[in-house]
Amino acid sequence: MGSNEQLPFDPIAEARRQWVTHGWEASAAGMAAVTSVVRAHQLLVSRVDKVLAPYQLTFSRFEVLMLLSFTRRASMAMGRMSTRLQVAPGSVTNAVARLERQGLVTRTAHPTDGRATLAEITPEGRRLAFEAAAEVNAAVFSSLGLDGAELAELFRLLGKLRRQAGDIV
Amino acid sequence: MGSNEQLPFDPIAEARRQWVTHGWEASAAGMAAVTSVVRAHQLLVSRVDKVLAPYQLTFSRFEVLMLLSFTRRASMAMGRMSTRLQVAPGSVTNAVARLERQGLVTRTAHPTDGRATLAEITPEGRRLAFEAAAEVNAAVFSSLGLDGAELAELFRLLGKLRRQAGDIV
DNA sequence: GAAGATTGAGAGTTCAATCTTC
DNA sequence: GAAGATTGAACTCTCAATCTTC
Repeated sequence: MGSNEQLPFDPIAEARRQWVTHGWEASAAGMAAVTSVVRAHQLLVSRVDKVLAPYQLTFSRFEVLMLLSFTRRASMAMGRMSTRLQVAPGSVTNAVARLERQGLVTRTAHPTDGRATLAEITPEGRRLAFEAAAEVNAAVFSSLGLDGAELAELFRLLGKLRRQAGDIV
Repeated sequence: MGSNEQLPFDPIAEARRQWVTHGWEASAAGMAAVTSVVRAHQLLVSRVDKVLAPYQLTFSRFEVLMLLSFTRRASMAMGRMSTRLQVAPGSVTNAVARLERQGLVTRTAHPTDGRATLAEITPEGRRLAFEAAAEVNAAVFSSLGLDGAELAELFRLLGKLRRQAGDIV
């Protein structure tokens, strides 16, 4: 997760100062916000991955598994997973291929559309998914150090950001 | 940047609903916040990378270049860059190697410590850095769709998150 | 011709191992 | 022995190209 050394100051606050110094005060707050998102992402994914490592899972594959475990028929077309997880089709292919090798998912042909492939979670995959989810919930999601109001506000602000980027309708 | 299809609903809000349905309401808000950070990261990095593509730069290399352009002597030891940018030493080596091939940075031996390597920005690197920064500021940092108060709050919340994760003192 | 999925190329990341120098 | 840097292995991601099926 990057260098472990502890700096006596926040590198992002320092970068913002530099931005202002160079006459870019109009974008300094935006730069600091974006850089904070990048860094928070790095920290959070790292924490989740550490929790999932004993299960031989990564955040990406965990997301695939959870998505499948939530579907009524325990299966979903690859393309739909790509849309729902908002990642490139190749990423889903890769994740599902690995999960299949681990015996947590199987791939079957779509019953009516010969072009499509269905990914289906196995009983073992379902078992592992819920076990891992409980751990991730306890170790990360429910212990972020922000209270309910703060989490809601963070979700709202990032939602607005995503909306502005055309991500959500 | 992942699948381009527009869903009629927010996949993250949907995931949160599923979390609650499965009895995990205590971690639902945290899960939604973390997933939002992941998605926002993906969108923002993609936007910045698009702006930087004409300059043959990526966000990672851009950050290296900006850091060097801010230093008094226009140079910095590899290890220090790793700490400041908060990425693994190998990432810095990789980025600097590419920047060197592009003629934007040069590597020289540390004057007093034989183990260390100094990266120094070239005049061309400096020129490009500022030109690219102006574009990124205009196209991304100053047009995130959040007002000043919202950006400040986002920065504060992510700062608290980073602090809780032991990232900042 | 378009849609769904896969594959390969190119970038970036981290961690562990290695080499050199302190 | 520890610190600084590099290298290689293993992952993930995206995009473009390709193949099959609609």
